[in-house]
Amino acid sequence: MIRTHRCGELQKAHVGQTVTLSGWVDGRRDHGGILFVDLRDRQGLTQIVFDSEEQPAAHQIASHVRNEYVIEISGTITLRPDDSVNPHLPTGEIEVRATTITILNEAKPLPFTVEDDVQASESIRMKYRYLDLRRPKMQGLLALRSHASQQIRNVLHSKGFVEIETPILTKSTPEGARDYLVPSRVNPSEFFALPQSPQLFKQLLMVGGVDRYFQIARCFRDEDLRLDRQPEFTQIDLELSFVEQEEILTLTEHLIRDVFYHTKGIQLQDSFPRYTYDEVMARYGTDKPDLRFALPLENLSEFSQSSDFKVFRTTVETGGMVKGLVIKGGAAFTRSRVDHFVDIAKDFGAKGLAWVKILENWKLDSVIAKFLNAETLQRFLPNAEPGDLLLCVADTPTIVHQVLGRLRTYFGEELTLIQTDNWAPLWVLDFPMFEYDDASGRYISLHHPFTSPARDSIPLLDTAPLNVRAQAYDLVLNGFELGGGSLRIHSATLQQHVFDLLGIQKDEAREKFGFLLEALELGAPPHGGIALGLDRLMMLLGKTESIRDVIPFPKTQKAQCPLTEAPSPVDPSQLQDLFIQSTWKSTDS
RNA sequence: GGGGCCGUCGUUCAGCCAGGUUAGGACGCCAGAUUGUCAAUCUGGAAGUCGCGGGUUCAAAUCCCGUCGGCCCCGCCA
Repeated sequence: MIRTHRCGELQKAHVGQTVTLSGWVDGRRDHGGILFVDLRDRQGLTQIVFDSEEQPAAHQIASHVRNEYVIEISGTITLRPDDSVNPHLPTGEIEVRATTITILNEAKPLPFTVEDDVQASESIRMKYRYLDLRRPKMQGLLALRSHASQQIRNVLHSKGFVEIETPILTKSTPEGARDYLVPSRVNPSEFFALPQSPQLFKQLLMVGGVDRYFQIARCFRDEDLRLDRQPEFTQIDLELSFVEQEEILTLTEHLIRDVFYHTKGIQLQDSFPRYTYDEVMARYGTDKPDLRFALPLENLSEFSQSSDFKVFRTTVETGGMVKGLVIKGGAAFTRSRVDHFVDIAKDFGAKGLAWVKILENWKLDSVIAKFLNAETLQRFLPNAEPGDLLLCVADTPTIVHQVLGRLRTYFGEELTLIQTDNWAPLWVLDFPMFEYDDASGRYISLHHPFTSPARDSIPLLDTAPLNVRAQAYDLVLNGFELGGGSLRIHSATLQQHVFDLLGIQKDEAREKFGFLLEALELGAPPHGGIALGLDRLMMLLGKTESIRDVIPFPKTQKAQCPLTEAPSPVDPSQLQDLFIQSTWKSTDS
């Protein structure tokens, strides 16, 4: 019997029982005749007492024990003396007086100590991730993710969804992210791709009459990493037939609310605020705003048209715009601090950043004050008051939104405007169907090529593609894109039409997506769905610094596994089997 | 592909700006002491290719150039 109980579950009620516990030595305090060991397992800590007079043999063995040794002990649970109770420990009222101890495994001194407030850097933690995972905090995050997955399955099963696995070895598709490729041994010079998402398969499942599908699906994208992006990640992927947008939004809200409530007891609002793409861009300069703080972009284009400041006026006259941020209390900032903001704005892509300090009685302090009419300005800035700082960018709408959107985020953090215990989910709706890509000189999908245009904008496909709205939606939480989806095209004709617009040649469409077009011709129901990033969801729910904290074995920014050191060279014979030869020439040869 | 921050005993940091002792502290580790600790304590000890390569210099952890690695960001991510 290696154990009868778990450390961490032992309470006053167990006093008098004889127990066997196994776990890791979390700490050791040797007082000579008496020796304390904190024994740790996933559940928690229990103090073990070794007394040299009561149990000299056990005490003798215990004196050789070191941190992270794996041991098994037996003994009796006793109440601690009154003055030795540890109120910081759930098991602090009791201890186990050991009669026997077995060392199950020794451990060399560790590269870093296993404790929640780790001193070790992330790279050393990652190299010894299995030690890092012993920390209660990491155990908690693993358990949280498990609970969330269970909850997701519960909710979706109760709503009639069928959980289905789709292929990992699949077909490379044009557009989208770079594929991870897998060579086929039996088909020389041909390759599978790892799925960027199960998109096409879930649509085919709808054609297959599955009606409601979900999968907690691993996805792969060979793109550069970020704090919220890993090359392999997990999506909560779902698809429904005979469905409209409203049903998907409501269902998703239900799912997210349930996960928050049942894993962390957090009550999110009944329905999430909805904004159009145009609204969030205009108001926050980004399609994934963090609504835990206000700080909206103020439109000063109309004001600028009538102003004497030439830069503002001509920008607006030539199709640009002027927008600003009102920083509460910012008039008190030093000149050097304001200059720093100007530098940051330039880093973000602005040509310049105009600043205006609003003083007592709306007296303006600014190098451009003489061009500005304070009374008029006040009318356009109902939220501004004396003591505030106005920061303006005049440029094309794209630049203005990009710069102010990023400045807004910067100030949210810099001025600690973010209410960090708050949750701010929102929907972004009515995305444009296409954007124009200057590099390739053609239209590209904002979402993906299978997204259905809104019914009333179908006529615009040929006349004004950029004005076509997609039936697509993104779920945003605290400034992160949690997921997105759309109603799909279920007509082969319309799908072909969209491929044409995207410049995908007929034969290419046939070759890459022929199976989809054919399926759409054979009785495809109207359908749509959504995919939510499980890793990002867990990062937010777990309040962690990065997505890596909720992935047990994440990759570094160079997309390598610091623990196994994958990827790595392979034996030439393996390449031979696959008919593959590297063209790589190292730069020093 | 580009910008930024970082790299010094096992770990984490100081030292670098302004070059010059035996590169220092904390935690950990090792040995001894210690019968109520829980960040135990006390005494003693070991432990460093200052990421790597080159340059400047009488002399480089320190200055310069390059390079590798980690992180953040831009590009990229239908």
